[in-house]
Amino acid sequence: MDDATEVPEASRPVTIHMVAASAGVSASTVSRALNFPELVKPGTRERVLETVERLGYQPNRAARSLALGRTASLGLIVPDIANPFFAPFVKVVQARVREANYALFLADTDEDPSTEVELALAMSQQVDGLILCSPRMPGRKLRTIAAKTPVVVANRLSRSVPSIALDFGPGVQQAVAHVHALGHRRCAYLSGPGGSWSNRQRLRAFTAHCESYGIELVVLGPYEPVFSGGYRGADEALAARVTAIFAYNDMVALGVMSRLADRGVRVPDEMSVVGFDDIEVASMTSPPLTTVAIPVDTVAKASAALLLSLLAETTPQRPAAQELATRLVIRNTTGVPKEDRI
Amino acid sequence: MDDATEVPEASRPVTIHMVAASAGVSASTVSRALNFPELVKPGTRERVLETVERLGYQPNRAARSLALGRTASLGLIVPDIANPFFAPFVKVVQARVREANYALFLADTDEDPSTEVELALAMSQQVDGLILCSPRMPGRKLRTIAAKTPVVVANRLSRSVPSIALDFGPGVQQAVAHVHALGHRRCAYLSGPGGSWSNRQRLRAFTAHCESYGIELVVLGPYEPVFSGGYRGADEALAARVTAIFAYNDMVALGVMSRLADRGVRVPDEMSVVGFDDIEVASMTSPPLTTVAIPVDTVAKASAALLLSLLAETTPQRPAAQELATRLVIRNTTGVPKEDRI
DNA sequence: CTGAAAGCGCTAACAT
DNA sequence: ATGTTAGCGCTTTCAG
Repeated sequence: MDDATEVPEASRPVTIHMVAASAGVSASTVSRALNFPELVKPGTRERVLETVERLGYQPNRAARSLALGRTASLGLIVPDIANPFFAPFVKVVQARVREANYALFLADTDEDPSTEVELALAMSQQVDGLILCSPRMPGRKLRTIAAKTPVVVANRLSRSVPSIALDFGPGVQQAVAHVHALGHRRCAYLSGPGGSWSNRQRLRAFTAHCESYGIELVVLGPYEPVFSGGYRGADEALAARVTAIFAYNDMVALGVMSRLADRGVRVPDEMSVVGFDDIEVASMTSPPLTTVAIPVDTVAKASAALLLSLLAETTPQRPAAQELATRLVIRNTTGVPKEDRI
Repeated sequence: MDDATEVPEASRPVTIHMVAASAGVSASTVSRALNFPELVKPGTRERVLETVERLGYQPNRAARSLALGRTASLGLIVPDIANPFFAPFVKVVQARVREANYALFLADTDEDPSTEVELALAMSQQVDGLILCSPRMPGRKLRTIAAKTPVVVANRLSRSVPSIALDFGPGVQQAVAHVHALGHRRCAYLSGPGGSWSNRQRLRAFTAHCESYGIELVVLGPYEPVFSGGYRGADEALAARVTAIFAYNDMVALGVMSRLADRGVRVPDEMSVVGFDDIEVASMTSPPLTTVAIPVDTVAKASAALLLSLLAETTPQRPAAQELATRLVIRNTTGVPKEDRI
């Protein structure tokens, strides 16, 4: 427990006029000394800054926003902060945005598209720009919001709004090739949320690559993209007599593994499991999970950078397509299928 | 990909005066119709609101803040957003704050106390109140910040600043009793960050209860409170010839288990492991982790509620001590020690 | 190089 | 019940 020395009561915050008075100059000079130091004579500037320091002056953001017409804050809207896939995204965006001297508003939609729209609309008026992470709202709504404030969409491709999206192709191709090489010929894809762009893309990629490798793909679900979603998925995959499971994401894969363990099905001996995302815990389970890794940090950085460059009206610095490619991380949940189960 | 129908260009945002003009009233009437509907005649009110709707008027927050002297936003500062212990905290706080019609600024200190101070200071001027989650800054700094804006401290006890802290006693007592009942007599505590209030409290509780149960406690560390911190911890605990390990938190416990598995030490047969926090993944590992559960959601809700009541100047609604108690969740990483290892 | 004055959009006395 | 006015704290022409 910290000690409890008395501390001065909060007094009225010091304004630019107090500084001006105390430094014997006008408010404009203080403003200039702070924002355009080169415009004020070194002597005066020094005196002003010293006074600012002494009085502990901090410009009132609201007043500044009002005068400037910009808020110096950005907004980030994610489906679920506590989701281990989004948390690192939030962290990286926050860091980037902060570096550029913006504050960050955060909101969580609880995976609900209409909440998403509502929050985005509400935020659009109090920020200089918005990052929508994996938005589920219809394209029309997206455009409505983009019309009110600069918007960047992450993890979804949009023609009308600047977006940073992943290329699932490479990772999925590698996953399918890997599983094919091990000898699997009948696999299941455990679908995620029907409305989600990610799910559609992943499903499409798995379908295409399985076809070209001559793997029979059984599409199951949709399942909730969470741990418990994997329970049902595991049971249904077992019933479908596949030898390998591609899960919509790692959480589902973890649920699958847990359920398989409960049912006494050994991974990878009796069933191979491939996750998606490569969230932190994927490498911490036993056995560690084979999964299609997504460069979240890259996506997050790129999203922040894109929004920032939009605001600065500099040429958007888009990442090379290659950086946004997914790739397979082979760990221990994939193996050669047991003959007797084929 | 969403379709790309043309959308009207962003025009200058509509102000209260435009609404006033269009509705044939004064700006004050519009303001009143919006903020104190009962003060304006039903007919006028209706006309105004209809105009507001038609024009899509949204009050400028900066202007409102400036006039009102309040920002309608709160700030939350956490050590690490991506940490599975803090992420749910952020989520719950966000939800609560939002319910009360506040927006939430989020910042991440990257576990650094001086960044923490810096962020808190910067935020203090643009929010109506601040929640500091598990702050590491010295008490003196805490008071400096509390002098500038209402502050609530979570996961740490403070005499000078309103705080919501946990009672580690019950959970630790149960953990020690549990392990004692299984027959363990020599255990290790893997310490977390030296400066952290949580670590001090946990260590103190383990020391006290082990003493009273006649368990010899070997204190190791400190270790980084992350997965890899558990690697070293596992090795050192093994070297110390203990039969059970109390980890500072679940991440460390997971690291311990991973390392033990690598070294071929079976859990719980050859080593029992007890975590702390009960983060989501604790129940997803195999074997599932025995751990001291913390009611994070309760702490988060309570913190938000406390700050909100401070701002509303209502009587703070503090949670009953009992709600903030920790408790042991027994899963499968604790068992009877093998004689030959004692 | 510096000061005076106007204005950002809104609210809240104060009139009427 | 509604309009007028002043002012929140800052920036920014515009003068000098």
